[in-house]
Amino acid sequence: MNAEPPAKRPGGRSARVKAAVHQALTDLAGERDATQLTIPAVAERAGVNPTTVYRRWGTVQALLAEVAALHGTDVPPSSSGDLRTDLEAYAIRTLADLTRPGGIAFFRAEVSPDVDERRSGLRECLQRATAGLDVVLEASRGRGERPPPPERLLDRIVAPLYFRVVFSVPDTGEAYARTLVADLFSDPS
Amino acid sequence: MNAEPPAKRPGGRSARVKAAVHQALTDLAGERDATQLTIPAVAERAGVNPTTVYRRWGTVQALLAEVAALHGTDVPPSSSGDLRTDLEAYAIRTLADLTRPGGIAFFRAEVSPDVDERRSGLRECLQRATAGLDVVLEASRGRGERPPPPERLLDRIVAPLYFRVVFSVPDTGEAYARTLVADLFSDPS
DNA sequence: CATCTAAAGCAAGTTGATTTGCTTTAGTGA
DNA sequence: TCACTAAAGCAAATCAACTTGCTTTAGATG
Repeated sequence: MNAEPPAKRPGGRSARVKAAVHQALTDLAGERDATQLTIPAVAERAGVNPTTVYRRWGTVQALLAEVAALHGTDVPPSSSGDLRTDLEAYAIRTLADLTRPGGIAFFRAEVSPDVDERRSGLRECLQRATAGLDVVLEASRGRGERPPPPERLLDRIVAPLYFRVVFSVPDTGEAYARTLVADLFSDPS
Repeated sequence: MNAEPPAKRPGGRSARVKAAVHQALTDLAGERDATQLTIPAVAERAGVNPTTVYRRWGTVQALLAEVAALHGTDVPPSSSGDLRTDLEAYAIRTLADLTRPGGIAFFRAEVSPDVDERRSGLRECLQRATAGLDVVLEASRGRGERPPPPERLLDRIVAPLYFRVVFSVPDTGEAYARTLVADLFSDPS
């Protein structure tokens, strides 16, 4: 979460505004529901003029997209040398991401835009979600192993996590995340 | 899709209005994006005064919820006598439901409401999604079999379908739905 | 330090959804 | 057939997000 020093010149005014707005958005996404996540609200919380936000970002969606894109840029691969361990860590990290205060809001932001933008936005969102997975798989391949294809991992790990978080299914925690990986490894196909 | 005779007195005026509004909503959900799915728009399409819609339903969400709740009331179980066949049919039906013109809009409607309502709305939505599954499992049990628990089927069949539809993953068709069921059956755990 | 400029702030406007008070109409029941 | 009532229609007012033209300011450049 590098909200403080985000851009080129850390001290510039725009940089400060940007940071304040990002922070305000993140906060509000966690506390308010989606319909109240409006530009005036974000601007007020950030102590910034609404016009500024309108001119720089235009829509709440764009803002959410930008913040989402920034988020997770700092996660280090941290490969443990064991595929299963890496996958468990990945699953747990993904789950934590989704269940953090405003986590779902960012997901929603990608699902809601109009059809034109949805394609690209979703692709990007999926890309980000998969990025950590690719690192894990690449490391595995580097070890000379033949890990499962990414689509399989999406189906077996990522999809169930998203589904259960979105539908607030009880008992969706670390233990469950581990179970998903375990099931995968006990499965010969 | 029983849009024509929905309520107690089929000929009543309110019943007619209700049907028209439901139909209009379904149509618009299919053609327009979410941000343009507004009460005035629905009212105009239905040939009804916006005020009426405001007073009867209040919000687009409530309307979507009502229509979603009605939808699928008419699906007959149609058990084939074989679990795998039934599950394939269920998976394909679910996929069709999700990919039909406005399918995602209804899903979104459940995910977006404010936190208070979300719980109950989602529970209901999940219930509906699972209803068909329960029928299939019940039939299986009636045959003296021991089918997998429902959570497992959610993880292995429903979740991947939702995920891939939401993220517009290519090649998400009947063949894929069948693959999900096949994977499940080739898996001993 | 003087100047230049991109971005922020401000103050009206504009737009479109939502509300409200009242009238009209279509079904119901005596 | 004639009141009676719940819901629909209408018109005007409200409210909030968004836009726009202009001014101000902070940081960059010489």
